[in-house]
Amino acid sequence: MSLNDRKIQILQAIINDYIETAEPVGSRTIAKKYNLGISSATIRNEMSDLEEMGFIIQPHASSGRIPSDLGYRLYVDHLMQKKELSPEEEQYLQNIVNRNVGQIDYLLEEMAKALSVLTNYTTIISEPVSQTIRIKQIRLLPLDDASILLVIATEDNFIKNHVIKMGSVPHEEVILRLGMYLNHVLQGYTMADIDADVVRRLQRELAEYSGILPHILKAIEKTMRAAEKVHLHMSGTNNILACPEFSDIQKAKSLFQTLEEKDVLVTLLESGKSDDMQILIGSENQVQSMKDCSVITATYKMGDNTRGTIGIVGPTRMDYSQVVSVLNGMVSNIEKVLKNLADGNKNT
Amino acid sequence: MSLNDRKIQILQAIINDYIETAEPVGSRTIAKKYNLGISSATIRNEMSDLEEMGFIIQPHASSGRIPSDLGYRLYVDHLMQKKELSPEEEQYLQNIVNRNVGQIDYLLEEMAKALSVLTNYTTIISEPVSQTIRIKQIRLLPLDDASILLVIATEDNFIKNHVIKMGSVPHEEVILRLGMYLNHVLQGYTMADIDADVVRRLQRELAEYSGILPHILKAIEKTMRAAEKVHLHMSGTNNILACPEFSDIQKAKSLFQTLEEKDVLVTLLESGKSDDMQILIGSENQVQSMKDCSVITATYKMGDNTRGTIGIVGPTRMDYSQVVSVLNGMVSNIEKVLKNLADGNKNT
DNA sequence: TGTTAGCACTCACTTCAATCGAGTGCTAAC
DNA sequence: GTTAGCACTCGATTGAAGTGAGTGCTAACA
Repeated sequence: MSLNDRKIQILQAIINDYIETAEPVGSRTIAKKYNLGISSATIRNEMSDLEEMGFIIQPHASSGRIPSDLGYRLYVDHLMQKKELSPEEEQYLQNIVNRNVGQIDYLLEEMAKALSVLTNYTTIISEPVSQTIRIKQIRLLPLDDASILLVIATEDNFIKNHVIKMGSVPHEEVILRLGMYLNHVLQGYTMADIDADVVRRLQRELAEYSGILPHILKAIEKTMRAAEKVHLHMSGTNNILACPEFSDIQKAKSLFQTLEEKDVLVTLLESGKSDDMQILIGSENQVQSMKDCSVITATYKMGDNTRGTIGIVGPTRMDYSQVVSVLNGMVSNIEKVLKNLADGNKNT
Repeated sequence: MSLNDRKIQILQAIINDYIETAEPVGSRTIAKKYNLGISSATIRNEMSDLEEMGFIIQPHASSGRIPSDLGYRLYVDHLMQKKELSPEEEQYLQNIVNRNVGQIDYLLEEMAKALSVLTNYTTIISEPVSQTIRIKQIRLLPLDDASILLVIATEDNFIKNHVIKMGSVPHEEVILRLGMYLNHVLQGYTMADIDADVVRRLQRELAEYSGILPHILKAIEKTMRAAEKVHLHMSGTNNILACPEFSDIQKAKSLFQTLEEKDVLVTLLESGKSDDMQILIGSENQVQSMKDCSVITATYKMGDNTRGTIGIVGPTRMDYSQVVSVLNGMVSNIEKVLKNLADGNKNT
């Protein structure tokens, strides 16, 4: 039994129809709606074959067929035709992006909103994180008589601060000088580079500052670690409730529960980070409560080693080609803006 | 017809039972479960009165009664007895708070999670915002050959930065000197204080820097404006789906939609900002999709004029006394920690 | 006069059977 | 290999009957 052209046409018809109507598709529907030039009886025969091959499923005897995860996989890999964004959609995306230049967190927030509006699914965006966070500049500033401000600029132009509280603060001159020295030594370092050797060297060479140095080193570590944490922006969760597949409240609840677990989401997004775009269909996804969901992730880059991920979560019956095209549009838009941002203007 | 003791006892019984079971409460149930020493017939007569007075409602003839918003209001204002937190709950809150000291955004994130776990409702927390954001210190730092870093510390110890991108960057000396001057002039100012007069004065006195001054002033404004934006943390939205009152998916969806509108949430939280604690019951709340919800807000302070709000959103049939006690516990815990934070260590 | 027992009545909810109809699989004819 | 025809399946809908929690009213009681 081979997957001939006609079978493929029928499979495609089933998928298209099911994506549109969310109802099992019968042979007569296909015969009427899609002029394949064959009768419903013939289509029935082919459908029987397609079911045997695992591409479609009959939810119960005497019902129409719905695509299986395998069917969607075939569709996504070979059958799906690329959609172009409509000029309105393109315009909409650009407006969002341009209106929010400058503040990367608001930009991503708005992007997530836009994507959920355009796709009618749930959007999750992770803020860009550098694979290796490298110190570009370190400064110490006296803040008041009990605290010093540590400012670290990373090579991809993120700025992080930390207020270091201490009993008594040395003279301004001293703080600035110490800052300059640390800057001199640690420039270009990642957290991993600041190992015991480096610390010992600093302790030796900066013996005169032994009162405050430990505080400062600890603050540097804290700050660098915090920079590694991933921030997420999510939008359009309510769209889930519009999907008939989640009209069962228990199902919806457990999905919502999952969507509140940051770790799970981060893992999910990370899994797609190697490729430009990745599509996880139904049970290809390991998370139990998302077995009826597909997740499409796209990676956006910002400089050489800083990247974030956009994920669209919808039912397996999602409009894949629409989502893919919207995602493509968004990624190219955002990368354009981030290119500018990468040269300055980032705030975190 | 007066609201005598017996009527109040019956009303209280109805409310307690309804909060527990979510089912309309009948006279026989009350007679059996709460030994008021009167028969169901008498209770029926009293209930009829209570209904006439507007405290309870009969969803349909021949069903039990449920409390009206007015009934809940009476309960909340006069009948509700304060619950004490159990030692476990108290411990749980303290653990959360202590485990996350130092990073205010993570702290609030975890707090929101904890509150939604303890209450089984949805929690929204706004990050503390100063009523009047006052500049404590301004610094300019050369970052690289095309950008300067602006650092503003506000009087309540929040740190904000902004990378100012410009064609060519003056010499380090110049930047530092300019920074010192701005710091000298603008210390203690709010955004409102930096009016046209001040700007003109700066432009006159810093004429030699006319090439970069406008960039910097614009950056200061942007940064101060961004500091005013409210950040929200939300958790436990999935709890909504466990409430029988939202088993109607349409209702649930429209509530979820509302919960994604930041403006609405901010307004909601702001409305409670004047009081320590505020309870909005059902339609006392203006938002249409929240007419079946009650919102309890509590304000937490951090220093004299910096405050944030915690809001718990649940069905009008929420366990008010439980929520109030958990909120009280949380506020006192968080204020303790923020007191320390306010003296340093905040990162934004 | 307030309380209570008793009873008729209401109405949402459940159950069950009948019916409907979309869809299938199989067979026989083309 | 394709198709028309037909019996069959089974979820969904409809409607009638029954159930039960709950009410309001009345008359009797303390």
